Amino acid sequence: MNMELGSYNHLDFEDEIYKYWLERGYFKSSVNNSKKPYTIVMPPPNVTGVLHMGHVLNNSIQDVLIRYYRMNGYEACWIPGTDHASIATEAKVTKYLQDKGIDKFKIGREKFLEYAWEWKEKYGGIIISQLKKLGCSCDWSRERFTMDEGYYKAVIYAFVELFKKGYIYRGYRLVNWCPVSRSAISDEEVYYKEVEGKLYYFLYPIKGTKEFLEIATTRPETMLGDTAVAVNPKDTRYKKYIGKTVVLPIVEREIPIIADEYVDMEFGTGVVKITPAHDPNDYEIGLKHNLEFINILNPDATLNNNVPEDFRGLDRYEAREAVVERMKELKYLTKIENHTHKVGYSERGHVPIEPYLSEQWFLKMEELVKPAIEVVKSGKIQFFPERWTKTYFHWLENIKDWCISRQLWWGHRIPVYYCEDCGFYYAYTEAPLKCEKCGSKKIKQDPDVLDTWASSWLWPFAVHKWPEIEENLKYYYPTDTLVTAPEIIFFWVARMIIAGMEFIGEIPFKKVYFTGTVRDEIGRKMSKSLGNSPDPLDVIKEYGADALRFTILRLAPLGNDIFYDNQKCEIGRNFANKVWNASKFILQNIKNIKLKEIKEVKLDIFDKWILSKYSKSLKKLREEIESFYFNDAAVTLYDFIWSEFCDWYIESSKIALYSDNNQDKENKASVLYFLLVNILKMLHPYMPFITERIYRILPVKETESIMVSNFPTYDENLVFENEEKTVEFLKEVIYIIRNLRGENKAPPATELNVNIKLSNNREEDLIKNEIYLKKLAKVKNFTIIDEAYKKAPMEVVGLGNGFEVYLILEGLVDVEKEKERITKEIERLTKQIEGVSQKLKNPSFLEKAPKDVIEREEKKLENWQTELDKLKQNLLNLR
RNA sequence: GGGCGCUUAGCUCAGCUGGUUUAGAGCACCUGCCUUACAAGCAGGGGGUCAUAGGUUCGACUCCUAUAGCGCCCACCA
Repeated sequence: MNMELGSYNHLDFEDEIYKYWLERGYFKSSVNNSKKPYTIVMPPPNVTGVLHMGHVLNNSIQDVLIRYYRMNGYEACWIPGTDHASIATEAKVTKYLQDKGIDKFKIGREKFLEYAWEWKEKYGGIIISQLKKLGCSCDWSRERFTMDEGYYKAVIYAFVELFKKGYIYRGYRLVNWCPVSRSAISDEEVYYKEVEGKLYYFLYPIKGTKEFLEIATTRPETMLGDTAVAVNPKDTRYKKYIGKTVVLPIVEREIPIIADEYVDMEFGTGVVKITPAHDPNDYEIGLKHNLEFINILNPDATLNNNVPEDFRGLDRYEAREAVVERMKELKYLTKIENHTHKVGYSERGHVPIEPYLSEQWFLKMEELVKPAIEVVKSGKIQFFPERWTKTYFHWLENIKDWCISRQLWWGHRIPVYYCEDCGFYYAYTEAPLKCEKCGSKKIKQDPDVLDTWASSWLWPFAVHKWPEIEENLKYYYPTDTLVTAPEIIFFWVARMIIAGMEFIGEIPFKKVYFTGTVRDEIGRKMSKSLGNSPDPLDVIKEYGADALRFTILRLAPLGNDIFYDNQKCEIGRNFANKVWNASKFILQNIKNIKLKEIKEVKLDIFDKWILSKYSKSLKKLREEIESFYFNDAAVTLYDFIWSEFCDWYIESSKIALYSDNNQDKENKASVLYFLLVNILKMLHPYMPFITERIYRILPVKETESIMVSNFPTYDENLVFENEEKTVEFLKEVIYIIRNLRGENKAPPATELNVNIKLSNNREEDLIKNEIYLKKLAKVKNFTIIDEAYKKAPMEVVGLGNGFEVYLILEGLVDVEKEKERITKEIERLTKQIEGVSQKLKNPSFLEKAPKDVIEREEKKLENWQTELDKLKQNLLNLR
């Protein structure tokens, strides 16, 4: 490693530094009872996943926390892994095979799984290697996969336990069916899209009369499965028909006219066709009125043999047209209206789902949910932002049983075994050799697999050797903070809490941080399908991982969405560059100088000022990180390092560094070095690479790597209130001189003379520290005067808090410009004075406002009044 | 249909429990500087009736109500 710093280029060292950390094993954690653990389990990304901006945000936050607590003496452990993502992966592998001309259903389960594992080994887990580029300090030796051997055992064990308790049951139910994956999906996997559809009006002839009932439907093809027609019992128009029957056109089936409150008299014609097997509402009505359930669909959403021959085998949309066409021929079609409505789509297949009757496994939720509600209500688990608890409670309090079976192959196969002879079935962790009821050896396992979330809900403890209760589980569980997206509050967060309470009897995490959504510059969610998400790896290449991390955290207020575009990474990159150059400056200037402990240094006023600022920033930073205000923490770092340390302290330090006084040099270098070391540490959780790179070439340090150094702690002895105020005063004087100089376009290199009139007893401060004034404001000489000069136009005036500055410009004054400037100032002041005096004239203000507020206002008025007089005077002097 | 959130400079956002903030920052813009850490920089500057209308209060960007626009989440309307 080069011991000199050249110019900043992240490509020179980021990869190398990461390798160094890995070699040294700094990410590894082990049970250490002399330390408190700090644990995070990474929300496992899908094996099929590719890193996107959401992961960057999420994992940057986790890494900040882990690095911060590691440096604070905790046994920090970040457990990574990937999710097998049953349905998503199966879809991907199916597509992959299709492209090779292989039909999944032809090759069968065994062969398919072989291909799937092959595919997983080859393409899965890319995302994990990408996280390394971001600098994530995960304990990679603990990496898990939700279908690895041990995890598989945990999932099966959990299922069997729940089965034994009677929480798992089989039911012939209406489920959301995805015709592409040919599987049931959960309610949470359905998303709704507004669709321009049509509302078709059909006539159904009433049996034994010449009359008709007119119904309206958006899905005409389902009429082939109708088993009733319903009206509202209160509807006077139709009362007389209740109990009669209609003859279902095309099918020629005789079906009853029933009455049910559910029917909205206002909508359509007030008559509803009832298809219990293909609509959730109709299903309920079907149960209530004991109707026939006729399933008309095959798993791929073509029509089955329960419909008239002409329609068999048609796709559902072909069937729709065919039905409409036939109804038209029969003169039963009265009209077609445009109708926008919401249609449920499969999150996996991206086609409309079909409500479909099928045999599925369900998990009873009613009992399981109770402790999960309790631990959040009592505050044992805290949500950040807190408002998400509302969503959480709403879902849990209205929970429905969870359909946990999927008609897929990639996943954990349901461990229920059936006897083909006597029909007995039960769940076992190991396949039984014979039926425990009849002894038959003809046993077969249930073909379905479990919903992915029925495995990932065990994540916080299944990453250890659970169900074995061993050392690691005892030490690391519960974890500290879960960092995740609010979109999966039901899918995952709630269910992990349920599982933790059920299986371990203890919460899985103490705090949940919900990140915002990363959006593009026009507010759209970044997604692969929209193609609006930049590839983080490209961004890292261009700007550096440090820059990306810092930028995204800078932009992410607690739980709010962030609008990202690559250009914003300049914030982080420029800041990194600044840190780099400041470090370079310090390292160059401490060479051959004997460094002292900060306690041994004779501190001057700027030293005390910066140490004070440093201490306060440090305190603030710690509070912000610990309470998850990551963007505020980024601002704290940025402002302290750039605006105070670099802009003022380093600049002021040059006076001593470039002087001939060795004592001064030693002192200054020692303070600079002290601050450099601590600044690098403070910054390390946000910008791990650059801080490590610089740390490694530091001449004096406590540890080899910054990763395992101690995070600085707040030290009261480094706070100097008085000196802080004095320097703020000096800064103001300097600032005003610079301002006057700039406004009057005085050449920057020219040293000017200044007269200063004080009304704040700071004469001594000014004289004692004149060197700073002279160097930082390029002042040749200054004179403290008792009375304002009246030598304009050679002078311009600037007003500060308790002082006036007269810059002597000797012919450089642009009189007209200066007049303009002062006039503007006068206007501004006049307005302010008006405001305050109005306030002070208000009797109720004087009566009711607290004394200190009134005093403050009076003081304000007084000051402004004097300033105004000065300005008016000066304006007169200008001619 | 319910619930939640947002609306502050051209853009992206700070401003948490009402009066020390003359409403701040970064980017963009204007002026002057290649000053031996940094032009990915330095020193200055301009720019906002804090979405709208009411209300509470001595006092509101900050609290309350209504309205508008935007965005999420939940809900079975054929």
